[in-house]
Amino acid sequence: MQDQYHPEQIEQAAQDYWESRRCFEVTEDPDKEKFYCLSMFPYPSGRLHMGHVRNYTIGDVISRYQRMQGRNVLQPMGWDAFGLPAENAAIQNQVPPAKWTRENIDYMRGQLKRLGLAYDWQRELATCDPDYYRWEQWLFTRLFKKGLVYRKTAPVNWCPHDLTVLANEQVIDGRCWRCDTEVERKDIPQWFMKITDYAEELLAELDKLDGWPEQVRTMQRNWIGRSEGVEISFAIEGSSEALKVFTTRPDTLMGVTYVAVAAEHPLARAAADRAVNVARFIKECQSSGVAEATLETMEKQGMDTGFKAIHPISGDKVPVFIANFVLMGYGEGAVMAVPAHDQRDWEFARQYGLPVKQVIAPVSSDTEADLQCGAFTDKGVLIDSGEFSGLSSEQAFDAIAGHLQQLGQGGKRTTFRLRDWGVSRQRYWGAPIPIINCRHCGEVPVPETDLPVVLPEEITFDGVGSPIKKMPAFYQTTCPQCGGEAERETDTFDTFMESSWYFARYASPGNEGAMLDERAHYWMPVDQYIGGIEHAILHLLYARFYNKLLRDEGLLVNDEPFTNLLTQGMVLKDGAKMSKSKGNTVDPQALIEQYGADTARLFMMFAAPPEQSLEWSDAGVEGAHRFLKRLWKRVYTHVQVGRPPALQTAELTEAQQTMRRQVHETVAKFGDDVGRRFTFNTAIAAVMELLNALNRYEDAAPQDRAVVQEALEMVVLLLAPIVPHICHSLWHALGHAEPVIDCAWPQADETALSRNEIPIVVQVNGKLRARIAVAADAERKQVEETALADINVQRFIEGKGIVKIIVVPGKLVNVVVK
RNA sequence: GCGAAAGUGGCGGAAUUGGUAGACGCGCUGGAUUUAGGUUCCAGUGGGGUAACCCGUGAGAGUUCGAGUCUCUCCUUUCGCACCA
Repeated sequence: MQDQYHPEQIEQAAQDYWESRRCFEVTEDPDKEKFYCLSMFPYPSGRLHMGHVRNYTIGDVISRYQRMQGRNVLQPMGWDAFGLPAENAAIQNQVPPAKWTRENIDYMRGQLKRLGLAYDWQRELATCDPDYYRWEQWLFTRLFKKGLVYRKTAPVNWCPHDLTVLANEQVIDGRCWRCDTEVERKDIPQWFMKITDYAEELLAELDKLDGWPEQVRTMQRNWIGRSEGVEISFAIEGSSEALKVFTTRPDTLMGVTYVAVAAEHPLARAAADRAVNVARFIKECQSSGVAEATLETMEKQGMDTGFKAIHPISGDKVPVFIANFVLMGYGEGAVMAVPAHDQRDWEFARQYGLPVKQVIAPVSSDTEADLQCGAFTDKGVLIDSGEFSGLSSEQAFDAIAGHLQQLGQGGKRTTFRLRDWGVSRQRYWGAPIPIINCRHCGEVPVPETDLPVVLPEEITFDGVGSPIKKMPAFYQTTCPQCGGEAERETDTFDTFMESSWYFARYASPGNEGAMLDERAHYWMPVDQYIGGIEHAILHLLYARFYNKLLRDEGLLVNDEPFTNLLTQGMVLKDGAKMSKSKGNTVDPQALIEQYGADTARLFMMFAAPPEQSLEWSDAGVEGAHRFLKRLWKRVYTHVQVGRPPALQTAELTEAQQTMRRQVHETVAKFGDDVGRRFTFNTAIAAVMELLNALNRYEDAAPQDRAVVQEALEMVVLLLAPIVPHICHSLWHALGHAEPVIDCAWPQADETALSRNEIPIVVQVNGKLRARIAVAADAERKQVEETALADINVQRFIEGKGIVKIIVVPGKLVNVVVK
């Protein structure tokens, strides 16, 4: 046992110890500083993948580190259990989604336990559990009464062959993934949540989230997309309805040569009634999916409606086009086009032979706008713009907005790119939307006493449409208001609904009478959230929105859910993301069985910093395992000699002091790397260096052995969050009775860090020429003299004049010569 | 198309605030141990050159005493784009 490292034995023993003593179950303790560490919960797809192992190891290392800092650490785990893959599995394997999901959860829970993750399993939740989603339904009915949810028609991907709605993922190159039929856009009524009511706050509070990566904050800012512009009404010849457009460049208004509307715009429909070719074009525009990436990369196409719009200031008549790149969902579904000053308008104008009218000139007369090559999109000075000529773009913004307002044809307006959140899904495996449709009373929320609306789980699944849509026992009901015959909503919620508040529910486990209680006030907000960068926008924005909804319901007191965010990179193999479709996956189960959980954890933390992608390497795993074997061996060769005497720090030899200095430098660096920088890879590298030094270190004398004892204790304490099982065992081997998880995090001894001499590098004209040693308290002059006296430095400055000498204290001297 | 990142030896990566490029690990080469394979240990390992030195962080320019790091242009790759989670 002592000669050899047997991970399977020591890992089982450590896990039994933690579990039997309930080490990681926590309760609210007002006297202790809390730390809520959360990793994004997994979708129970069947087995853990390497991305999970990486994510959960990072979270566990942070949790265990914080525990050793003396904090009351909550680290929960649960299951994001609703979603499309369960339905696919149901079709393939003839197993109901509920059964498939729950079996996966049971299997994956076992895998997580085998990794030795310090979770409070008492708080485990699964979002498909009615006790969970009932509160989401409850909140939805509350928001309905507040006017924060509403129903409107919106487009979905529609397969005309299967007569079913498709997810974007199920549309491959514009075709249905199952029958290869070309997908169409179809408008159907759907429920929306008014996230736009919170757009200002969601945007403003990004500035306060200084614990988030700047990259994520920037992406959210751009996604919310606040822009200040002007709304303009164009009268339509022969129509009483004006055409409204929004622009951020009203200064270019006098350069408008046409306007464009979306295929779904009422004006487009009106044109279709008059001309068959327009109707045909609109149909073509709608024969694509709804994904924005698809729409934005399509070839720009348009067609003249025959309508004329009247310019609000000049009175000129300009053509109204239908364009496939104008989206009904944004703004008013119509844009004014200024080919001279917008690149897309310019290209469109070229294609359809529309005029290009320059109205903005560069500020500097040195440059000229070349409208043959492309649009001039910079701001500048207005020309050919009547009374506005000569104004700057900035002055013209206000002048034109004011003028339009006087005419009653527009005015300043702030818009957002962010759209309201469509939460309806035409799928089975999700939380039912708690609304009853009554012929007399309209949309009626399910009364609180009738919640939850339970999703029937004993169903047969044929894959064409949701089973509950064909189940009268589910949808036939009575109206809560008038008692008449009514039908339930058969759509279910977007699964982002469940993942938008689970973090708060972990802090109020088991409450059957309320969504959240005061325990959530103790734990929230999450101090550290960890998950994939792919969630940078959607999940993290919806969670922030939900947190504010819960706050405004009086259920939470914090404004933001996640104080600090760590976005982990992907796990790659052969340079590509590990995925079943690419066939380059490595099963963590096999890794753990062969090497143990500690090796898996160590490799994950050592191979790359957490925010970067991680390249899988079998050889790298071997290396991690070798290090643990060396560590095991080093501890046992030490303890087998017997207990060393107490360390006498005042009486150490120079060699002993040097060894001890490296120990404490490592303690300082490791603490900074793990606690502040999250660069676990460099922390581990420092400990590897220390262990290499310890292996070379002669430890014959008793005080040598005392130095080594201290060094090994430090190594075990430092590594305990990363490789907790081996450290649990080695800590006892080093003579300690208490478990290492209850130890305080080690601090570097300042006196051990002090040096008499400091190495300095000397450059001549920025090139390294010498290394010198100077006294730690040396004056600048003395450092310069020592540097100039160096023989190699002399060689390079000989016969040249010294221009200046730059001294970076404690680091470097640069002699500039000419 | 729009938005956000990344690019450093044979490979993963290090260089934290503009200050020693390549820490640490893998791989490779040589040696020791071993019947052998494996394990373990020791030494070496960016390129060129006998050496002194010179070159070197995707490409090109710029700022600076000094640039992997800052600025600009370009190239390549990855992620997200609202119904995958």
